[in-house]
Amino acid sequence: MIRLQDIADMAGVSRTTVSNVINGNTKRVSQETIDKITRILKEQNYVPHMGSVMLSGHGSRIIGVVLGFATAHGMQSLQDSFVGELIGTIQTEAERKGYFVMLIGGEKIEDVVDMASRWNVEGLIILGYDEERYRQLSRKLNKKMILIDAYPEGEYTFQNVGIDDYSGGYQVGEYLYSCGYHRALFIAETDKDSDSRRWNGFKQAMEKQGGFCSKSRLIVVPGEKRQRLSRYEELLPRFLEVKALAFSSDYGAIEAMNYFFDHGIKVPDQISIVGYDDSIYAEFVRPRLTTVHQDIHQKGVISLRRLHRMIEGETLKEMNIKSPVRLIKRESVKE
Amino acid sequence: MIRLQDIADMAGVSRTTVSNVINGNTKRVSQETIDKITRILKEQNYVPHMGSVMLSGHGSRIIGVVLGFATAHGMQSLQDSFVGELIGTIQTEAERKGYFVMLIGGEKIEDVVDMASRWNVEGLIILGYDEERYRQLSRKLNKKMILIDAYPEGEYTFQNVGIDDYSGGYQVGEYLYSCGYHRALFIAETDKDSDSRRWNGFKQAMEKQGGFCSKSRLIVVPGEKRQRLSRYEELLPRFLEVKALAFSSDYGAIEAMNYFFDHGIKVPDQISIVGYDDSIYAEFVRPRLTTVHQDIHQKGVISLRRLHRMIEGETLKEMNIKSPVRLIKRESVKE
DNA sequence: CTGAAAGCGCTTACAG
DNA sequence: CTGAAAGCGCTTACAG
Repeated sequence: MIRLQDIADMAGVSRTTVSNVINGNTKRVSQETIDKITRILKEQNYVPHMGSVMLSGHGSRIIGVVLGFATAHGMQSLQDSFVGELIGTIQTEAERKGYFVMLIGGEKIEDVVDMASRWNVEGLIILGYDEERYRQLSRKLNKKMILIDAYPEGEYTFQNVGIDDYSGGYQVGEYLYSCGYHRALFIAETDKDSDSRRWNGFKQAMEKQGGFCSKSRLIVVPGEKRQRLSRYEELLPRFLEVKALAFSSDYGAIEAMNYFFDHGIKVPDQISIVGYDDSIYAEFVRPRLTTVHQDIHQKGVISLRRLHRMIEGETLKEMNIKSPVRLIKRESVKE
Repeated sequence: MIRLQDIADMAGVSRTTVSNVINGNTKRVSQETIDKITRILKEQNYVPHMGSVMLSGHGSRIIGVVLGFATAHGMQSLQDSFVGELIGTIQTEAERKGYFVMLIGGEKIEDVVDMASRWNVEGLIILGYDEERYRQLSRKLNKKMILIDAYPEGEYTFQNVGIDDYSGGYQVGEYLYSCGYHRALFIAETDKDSDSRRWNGFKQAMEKQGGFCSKSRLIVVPGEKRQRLSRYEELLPRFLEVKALAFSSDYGAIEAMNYFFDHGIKVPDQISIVGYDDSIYAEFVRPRLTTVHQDIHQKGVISLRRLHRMIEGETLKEMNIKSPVRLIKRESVKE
């Protein structure tokens, strides 16, 4: 491997001078020298050894991307098509800004602390952490951090890049109401985090136009598939009566569509369905799923840009950036 | 940050000794000293600065994961749910073996060379490269490399971890034949790489049992969706006659299923369909798609294990590892 | 069994 | 405008 010294020798100058032109401390170097060194640098395809660079006071320019998903089902959540896209975007943007991205398994807090200190990481982008895990981490590690899609109990006390759940829910509610489904139900697996915000948007939209939207229209279904399906069985009469269901995820919506299909119930003729996420398979089902689209690419770009600003020393005012969201009308709602 | 010197001071020994116990050169250190140092190391939560480690002769223990997909559609291919899972597995396995994974954008060969030298990467796992790009890269960069799912023109001249395309195609052919579809067609977008191997397996299986399987039963359809669909229109009579179609991807299979659905043709009653990949949405469509499953997790584990062995200096005999594959029978084939 | 010292490849404050 | 030298935090061959 070719070293700074080698370049210096070829140019007939000292390491100092070469280093100066590389780092742009070029005020006190003659143009002639600059040109000569620049040419040699290029010819020789010189790249600095990052070990030395790190050691001599410069930052590592490494950004750690923490993969903090529950590994209960063996990294299950990484299969979400959105993870691949997000990571790809982050990598591209990082490279563009001169950063390097290192992947960190986030299951054990200690491992994250270990890797981040070992490599003197400049910042962290964290996927799949909740507020509690963030707290634990930030107690042990003093780094710039951006979370993706995290939800605090109260105010945002950390930098987050998420999506506008409320608005998505609102758009769904508004749309269903305008189609005449004044008593549509909202179905989710929890009443927290994204689910509660989406439900709130939905509720507000309904109330804006039609008066009270009772809490009983939020249906929290079991997380376990078998139980969930048997819940659907109980609820079927009510479903058929209200004629429209808004789900808090595409997964749930498609599962339900299939459930109805398997029971001979026609979507959207007998029941209209809306999803949330616009996952890659939303267009693959029949009828095509009406759902809320989020711009994952933009999310990646934003999180990187903001982390960059934090690393540069800026203090960001806004704590939570909501990337916008829009309803995609397809075929699963009868208008 | 706490340094080796600090630990040495606390223990009342020299840096050398501390370094020795950290690196397990412990033959000539008293048990007492070892214990004391170990305790302090743990108490202080010491982690070495990787810059120094790299600089003082040790490897970086970084593995570069090259994201080499065509970015034509803006990193499109990263959305494949398989990429997320693969990367997750690689990261987990790497961590388990004491490696760090750095993401590298693979679009420009020069960038890969740059990053890999800068960080003195110990090995590369490369996604989305073909033989040509691999050649270009290996001409400029002398590192251990493993490709994922690459196909050479002739013999394998590089380390590859792929899937057993032939066997998957064979299983499909065998199954369709056994169901009585002796004249089933094979549909792909190319006649190269994975497509040609899958087709060959399919063909062999048909011939094993039923005599000649003419090349005309491989249908190469256009890559552009509109054209592809209009091709299906032309081919419809033939489809209805042979009654079974094996696709080289789930994407293609599902698209075709939807096409048939939209034209009132019943799957599997009028046409049976088989996919390839067992993507996440294969179970989400109705009828559920019969397809060939591959074990992505295992692929990740294998590629890391093999790269590790290469880094350790071993010369691997086998050039191409085919991870096994099995047909999943669901509902899209009428038996 | 333990430690002083050289060396890895860079940057930077300082002297000239 | 340019360079000698110190220093970053480690490892390792070697001396004791």
